[in-house]
Amino acid sequence: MQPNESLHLSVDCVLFGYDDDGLKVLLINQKADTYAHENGQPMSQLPGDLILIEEGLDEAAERVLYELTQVNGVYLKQFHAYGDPNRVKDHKDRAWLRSVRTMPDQRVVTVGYLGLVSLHDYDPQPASFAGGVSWVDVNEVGPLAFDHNSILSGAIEALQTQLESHHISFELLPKKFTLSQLQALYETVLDKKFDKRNFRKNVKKMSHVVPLDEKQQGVMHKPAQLFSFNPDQIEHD
Amino acid sequence: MQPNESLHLSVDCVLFGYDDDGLKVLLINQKADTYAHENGQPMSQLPGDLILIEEGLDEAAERVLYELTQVNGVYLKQFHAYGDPNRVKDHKDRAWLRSVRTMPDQRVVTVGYLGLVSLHDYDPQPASFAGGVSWVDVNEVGPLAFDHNSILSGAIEALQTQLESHHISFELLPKKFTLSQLQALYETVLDKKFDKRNFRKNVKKMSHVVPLDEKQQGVMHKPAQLFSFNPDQIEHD
DNA sequence: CAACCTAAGTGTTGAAAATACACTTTTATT
DNA sequence: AATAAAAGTGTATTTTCAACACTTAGGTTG
Repeated sequence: MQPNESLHLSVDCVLFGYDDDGLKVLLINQKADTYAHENGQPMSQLPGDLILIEEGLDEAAERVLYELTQVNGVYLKQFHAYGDPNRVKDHKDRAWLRSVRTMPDQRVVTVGYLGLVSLHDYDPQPASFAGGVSWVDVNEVGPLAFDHNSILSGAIEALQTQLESHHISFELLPKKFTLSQLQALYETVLDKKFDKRNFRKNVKKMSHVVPLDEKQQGVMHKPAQLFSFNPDQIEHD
Repeated sequence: MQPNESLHLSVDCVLFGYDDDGLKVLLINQKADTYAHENGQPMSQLPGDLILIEEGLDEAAERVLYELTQVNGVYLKQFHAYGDPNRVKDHKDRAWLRSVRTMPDQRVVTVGYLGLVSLHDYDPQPASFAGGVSWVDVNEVGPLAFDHNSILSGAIEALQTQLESHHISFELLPKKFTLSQLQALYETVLDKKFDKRNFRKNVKKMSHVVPLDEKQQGVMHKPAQLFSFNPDQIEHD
C-alpha cells in the first residue's frame, strides 16, 4: 500500500440558463479587493463549494446550487471530474483561497455538474452569500478562476452531446413554448442551422412534445401554437 | 463557509478485454480468509486504489492499472465519479478495509475509469500484489465488493455509447483483424445482430480501417482478408 | 378600414442511407 | 475427390434526409 493523504472534494455547477436572447451561464463575481485579475478586474467563477463529509455528490451539487441561486429541483447531472494536482495552486487564486478556506493549501478535486434552467418562467434570483452573481452569455465568458474555463468547456460539450439523446431541451425552455423557440434553442446550443419544415417534421415524431389548446398572445404577427413537454411520454430506448 | 473534512479519493479501473470468446472484465480475487462473502466465497473487486497526493486522476488510473496488470499505454478514460457517503461502509467490506487501509473509516469517493485491451496479441499477465486476478465474462460477474457492480454497469453503458462515436473498437481487437471479428465485437458489445453485407458496406466507408496485403492462415475455411486500424486516418468531426 | 409588417405554418420532390435477402468462393480436412 | 466452414459479394426496396417558397393570421400604422 502506497502512502496517501486526504484531500478536499468540491462540486462546481455549470448552470446554463436559456432565453430568446441566447444561452447563458451563471457566474459568481467576487469583490475586486479580495479576488481579482492582475489588471484589477474582479474575478468570476463557477458556483461551487466543498462537499460535506456525509453528503453524496448529487446531493452536494443540489445543496450548493440552492445556496447560491435559491433554485431547487432543476435538472442537474454530473459530467466530469477534474483532478489536476495543481488546479488550485495558481498564483491568481491563492489570496482568495486563503481568505475563505481553513486549509487553503489542501489539494481539491472537483466534480463538475451540468444544470439547466429556463430564464423565462423560472427566473432564479440568485442570491450569493459572497459577491454578486450574473448570467453571462456563453460566448462572452472571460477568464475565470482556477480551471473553471476548462470545466465550462467540458459542460458545453456535454450539453451538446446530451441535448438530442437525453430529452433535456425542455429543461431550458418555459413550460409552454413554440416550435420556433425549440428550434432556436437547438440552433444556439448545437451552433448550426436547421430547416424549419424539416425540423417541425421531426418534432411531430416526438410523442413527448404535445400541442396545447393555446396560442401565443401579444405578438405582432401570426401567433404561434404553444406546445409543452409531457415527461410521461418519453420513449426510453 | 460550512464545516467540511478531508476524504480519500480512489480510482477504479474497469478493464475490458475482448477475444473471440466474448467481452471480459478484469477482476481481483481476494483470499477467502481476509475478504469473503457470507457463504465463504472469496470476494472479487475491480482493480482500484487510492490516488497519491501529487498525482492527477488520469495518471493515477494509469499507475494503478499498471501496478495491478503490468499493462501500459492502453486506452483509459474517465467515465463517472461515485460518491455515495456509505459506499465503503457495508458490513461485508469492513474487515478487508481494516486490513489494508491506515484509515479504514475514512470516506472514499472513487472515479471510474474505462480501460480497453485486446486479449489476442496484447495479453496482459496481470500480476497483483494481493490476491489473484482473472478475466470474467461480463455476463457472468457475480456480486462484487463495495459498489463495484454499479461501477461495472456504468462502464458497460459508457462503452456502448462510446463504441460507435469514439472509434474505440480497435482498442479491443488485435492489430490485425478480420471483418468478421469486428462485426462480432459490435454484436457482443451492443448486444444486437448486424447484417454481414450491410456491416461491410459501412466499414468500407471508414477510412481508418485499412486492408492489409495479408490473409488469415491456418483456418479450415476460406481465409479472411486482414485489416488494421490506421489512427492517422480518423476523421474528426 | 385598408395596407403593411412579421413570423407562423405548410408539401413535394430527388438524393442518400438503411434494410432485407442467398449464393459462390476458398482453404483445410477426410 | 468430396466435404465442411466461414468468407465474400450485389441488388432491389424502403425509409430517411435535404432542399426549397408561398400563404396565413394577427397587430400596427396611416
